[in-house]
Amino acid sequence: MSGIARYNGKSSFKEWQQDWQNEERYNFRTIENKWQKIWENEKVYKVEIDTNKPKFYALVEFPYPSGAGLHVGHPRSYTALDVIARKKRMQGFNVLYPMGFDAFGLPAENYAIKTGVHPAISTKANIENFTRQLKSLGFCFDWDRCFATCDPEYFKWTQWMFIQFWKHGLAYKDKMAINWCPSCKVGLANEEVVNGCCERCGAQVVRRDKEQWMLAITKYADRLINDLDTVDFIDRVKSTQINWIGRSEGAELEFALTDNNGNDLGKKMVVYTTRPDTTFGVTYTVMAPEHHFVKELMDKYQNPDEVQNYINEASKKSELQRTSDTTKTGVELKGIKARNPFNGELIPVFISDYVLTGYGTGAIMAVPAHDQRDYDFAKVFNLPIIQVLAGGDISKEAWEEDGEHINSGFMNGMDKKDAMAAAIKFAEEGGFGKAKVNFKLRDWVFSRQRYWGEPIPMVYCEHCGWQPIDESQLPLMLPDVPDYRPNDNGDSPLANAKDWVETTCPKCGGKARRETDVMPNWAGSSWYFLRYCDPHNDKEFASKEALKYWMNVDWYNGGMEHTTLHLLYSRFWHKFLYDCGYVPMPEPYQKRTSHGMILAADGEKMSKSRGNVINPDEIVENYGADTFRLYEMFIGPFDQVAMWSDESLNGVYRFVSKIYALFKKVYGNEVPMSPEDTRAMHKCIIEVTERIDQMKFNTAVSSMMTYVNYMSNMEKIPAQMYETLLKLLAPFTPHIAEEMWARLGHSSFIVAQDWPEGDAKLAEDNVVTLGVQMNGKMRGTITVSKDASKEETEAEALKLENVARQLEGKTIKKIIVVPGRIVNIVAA
RNA sequence: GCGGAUAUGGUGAAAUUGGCAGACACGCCAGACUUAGGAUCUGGUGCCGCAAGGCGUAAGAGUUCAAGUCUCUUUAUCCGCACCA
Repeated sequence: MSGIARYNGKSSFKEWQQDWQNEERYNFRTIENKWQKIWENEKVYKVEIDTNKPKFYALVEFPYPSGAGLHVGHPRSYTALDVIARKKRMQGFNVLYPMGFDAFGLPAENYAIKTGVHPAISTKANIENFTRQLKSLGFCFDWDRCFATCDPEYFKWTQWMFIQFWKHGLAYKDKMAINWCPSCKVGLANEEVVNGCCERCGAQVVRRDKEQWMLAITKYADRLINDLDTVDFIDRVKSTQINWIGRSEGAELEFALTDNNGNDLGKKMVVYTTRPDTTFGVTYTVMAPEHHFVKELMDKYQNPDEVQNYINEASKKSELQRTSDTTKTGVELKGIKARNPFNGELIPVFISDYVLTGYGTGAIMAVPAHDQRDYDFAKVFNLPIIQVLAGGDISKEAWEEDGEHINSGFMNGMDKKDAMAAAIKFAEEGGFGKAKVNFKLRDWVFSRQRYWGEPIPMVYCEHCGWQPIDESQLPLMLPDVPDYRPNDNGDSPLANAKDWVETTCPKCGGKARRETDVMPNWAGSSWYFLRYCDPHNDKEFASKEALKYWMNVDWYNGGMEHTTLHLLYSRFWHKFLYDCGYVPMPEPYQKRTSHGMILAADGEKMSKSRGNVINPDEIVENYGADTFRLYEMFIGPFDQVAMWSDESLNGVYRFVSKIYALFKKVYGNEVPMSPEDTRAMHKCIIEVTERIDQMKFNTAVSSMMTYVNYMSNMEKIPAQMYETLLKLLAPFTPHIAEEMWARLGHSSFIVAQDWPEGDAKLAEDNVVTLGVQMNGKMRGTITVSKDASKEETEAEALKLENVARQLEGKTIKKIIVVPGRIVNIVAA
């Protein structure tokens, strides 16, 4: 290690020592700049595979490099895992803690539309700014592994993986309604639709059918639920994912469609129900207005105009309008009927927008007696209501609880469980139904009518249909376009790049057109954690060896807002790669935790428009990175929202200054440590160690404050006590810890030191103070030896003046002594 | 409506899981000191009360020698999802 840098340019420790001995105040700027340079030059945090050490992979969600720069929220997560990573390192683990950039996305493109600056250029500048900011905070990232998802060397593999999805039949094209802004003439991502309006111009968003690439995440729905049992995710995340996937068990039943006289029309309407046992209570059926039968049977209706009108109205409504208005509307398809397969009765068929096209089969059997929505609809249209489950009062509302089956033929008298089984058996034997599991989760819409994303590596050939480009042609680069706006047809800006679009079919060599939509920005983040394992590999996305050594991610911290997006997508993506044999484990993340947001001092979200944004650069400039990091750990419980407070920040600054000031009182180990000193030290070691593991960072910091307060009251501090403090602080405030470590004369890095071992025995006091209660009320305290007998303790308690006074005129019934905890005298 | 959280001093919060409520910090009060700084140091600080004492963990009930912690009921706030058949 170069002594010169370490000694602030002086050639020896002695000379340097003279400098700081005259120094009055804690100069964080000098200290932090110095160590950041040394760490970078000496690549202190670079990691390589080392099979002699246990590995630990800590991961935080990489940021989107926005023009606004780092937000104070980012460092909350980054510092937390930096603390964990640094501690693990000191505990002997080979720690991978990487950072990169999720760099494809809309803001850069919107900026390009406004200014004409190519997204690649603005993105590069933003990444440089983010990198500078992240480095100024002293995280122990291995910067040699840094990449951005828009790097061709990276997105080459994102495209390659898409082709694998296609080859396995998991990527397919389907016609889907997209959000379309008629004013901007652009397809919007769901994230860009705010309250049914375009985020940029405020115009009402409408639905427009467009062919979309889809990824078949629903094929993995069951595994995405079941495998949650094999990982250590916080409960909130697990239950949110389970809810989102929305598994339900039920049955599909066929209702034959007939004319008014019961003559079969040759079409069987399939409905999905979770309660096949209530089929005797079905009094009508409903199809979504978009159901393909509705159009196909148009010539059979007596009221085709009314039907067509309703379809038109429904299509005009946005998703939001359709779901926010729960009053029931609909139109009967007059002229056709449906036959209840259980009792053969003919019942009316309606269309209504309360039936959703995307869930189940897009058609339902209505049981108004036992489903409030069906009940409401039946009331509007004056339809019969037949009760099949005993209970409730169906003249007032639907009975949605369970009850004995009535009016249900062979199911009469059965409970829900038996009737469900009987109904499904009946349907299966009759050949008109089967048990069926359904999910709320839909397949993943994977195309965006956008420019700044990974081009989808597919071409369309008249003869061969959709074909992937040859893998040797990857990466498929984005073409330059004159204008980043989409064209009038709702095509991506790529459609304007004629030379790029027109190509040849990789299969037959004939004329073909490239896909002009790009991937969503969730694509690149679906596998970035794999790339960190082997980021410069140009033969594979990562070598088997690297994946085998580093995966899984041992601890992944990120925002709750990604639970049903990135976190779910990447689990699916990873499982697919696992099925193909490309990654060694079925789940990517062993442990998932989540941090709370940081709000502005006014309790509001920080935003430019409110003018309450705290800029990390200013905090680092005025207080230093160590204070900033420590403050974010001290601000409150890690998993809860916290409010920014300049006063508290100042308090933490005082604490860091105190650590600096204590140094003057540090003597060698010739100063003896009293048992009390030893106790204070070991108590702190134990508490800090435990609390970091539990992410109780705020109380870990409290422990260190208590320990520092203890040392503040000492005349002379033995070196060991102070060194221990520095080691415990090193994960939180690495710069000052490293500096003071060096000033103590050490020539090694503090991160290379062993994490201190706490000794529970030495941390224990040999006398304990017990509370003494009378009838449960505190009356005083006694101090007894750690292993005082019950009798001694009782006697000591009864000696208390306060107790004697309270005891007057009363007799003792019993005395409860809980050793080390409390004495309670029960008297009356 | 469904699901998940949260509720403790003037403020942010602790509480080893049923055992001295308020650790640690901010703020405030009093004092000391100074090269007047973003100072620093010392002491105090849940509420009522001169005191003895009483009252205190959103509200109400319960279990217990003992409840912030367990059980039931209610209220408020926040975050998801939301006509999912």
